[in-house]
Amino acid sequence: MRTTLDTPADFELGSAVCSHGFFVLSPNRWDSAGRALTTVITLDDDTAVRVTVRAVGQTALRIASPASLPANQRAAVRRAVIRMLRLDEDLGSFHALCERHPSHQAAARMRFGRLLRSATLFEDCVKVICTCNVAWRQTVGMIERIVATWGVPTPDGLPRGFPTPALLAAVPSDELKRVARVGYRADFIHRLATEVATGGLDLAAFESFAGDSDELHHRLCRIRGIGPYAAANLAMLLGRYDRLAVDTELVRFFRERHPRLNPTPARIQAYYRRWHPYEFLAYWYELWQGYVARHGPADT
DNA sequence: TTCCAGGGGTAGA
DNA sequence: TCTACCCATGGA
Repeated sequence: MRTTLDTPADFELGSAVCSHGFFVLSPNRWDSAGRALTTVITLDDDTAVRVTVRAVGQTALRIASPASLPANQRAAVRRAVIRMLRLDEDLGSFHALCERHPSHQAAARMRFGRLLRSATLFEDCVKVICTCNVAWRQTVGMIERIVATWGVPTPDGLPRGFPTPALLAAVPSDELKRVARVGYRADFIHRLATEVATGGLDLAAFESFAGDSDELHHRLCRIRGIGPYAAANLAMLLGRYDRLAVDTELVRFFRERHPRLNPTPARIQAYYRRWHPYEFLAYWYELWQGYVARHGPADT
């Protein structure tokens, strides 16, 4: 299967994929030499499709899959890629704001901010839960084991797509803990999967939620295992950037930059208020800039 | 052994 | 609303 997608004028594949850590989480893989994102799109409990996404010129992407797909599955794959790469999101206002700040003008020039997300909000939720109170390396391992053990196989076997809510709901919490070694997060993941699979939790409602960000944050925090940090991360993944995900990394970063300010969550949030409603993106660019200065571009 | 990492839930004040 | 404590895991 081969299909193409038009991209916004401000889109660059490597920048979109590698500006957020999710690109190293299974089933995603970034080929820096070939400038290609390989991933597996789960279509249902029994069907997953391995796809490779490459840029074609400046204004399009080509999605290639070894499998031949019927029209409905091809459309589902296209929707998933659009969601992952935020092809339907307009960041023009953020870039215009960056133009007015010397510290962030480079962010505007490189069209920074299209941060990679998952094919589904469910997958995003599980991944965010697995970033809580754990080293990033362990997060990578947890997600790898979840996908490898309960993921949906592609026609050629491996790799697998992220398991559906129903598939994860069928896994007892203690098995999740023992096999995926997710620790106490097992109960959160099992409960989330069960509530989504049985219809008790409607994640689609979050995708289309049009209310204010405080209400979105409040609703996200009602999900077990989702607190202020995880909710801010999920809001960012849903395209709301006005709340910072305050974690040890942000506190360390803020303390380095502003050694005389006591970095409480409220003070950090207040500091970035000048970027409203793009506080998260403004901070994330600063963090990303520091990373690139130390390690070189993340997409190589 | 102890601490801590891209925190969250709960009880008690 | 705030604080203290507990929660698995694994590396330092």
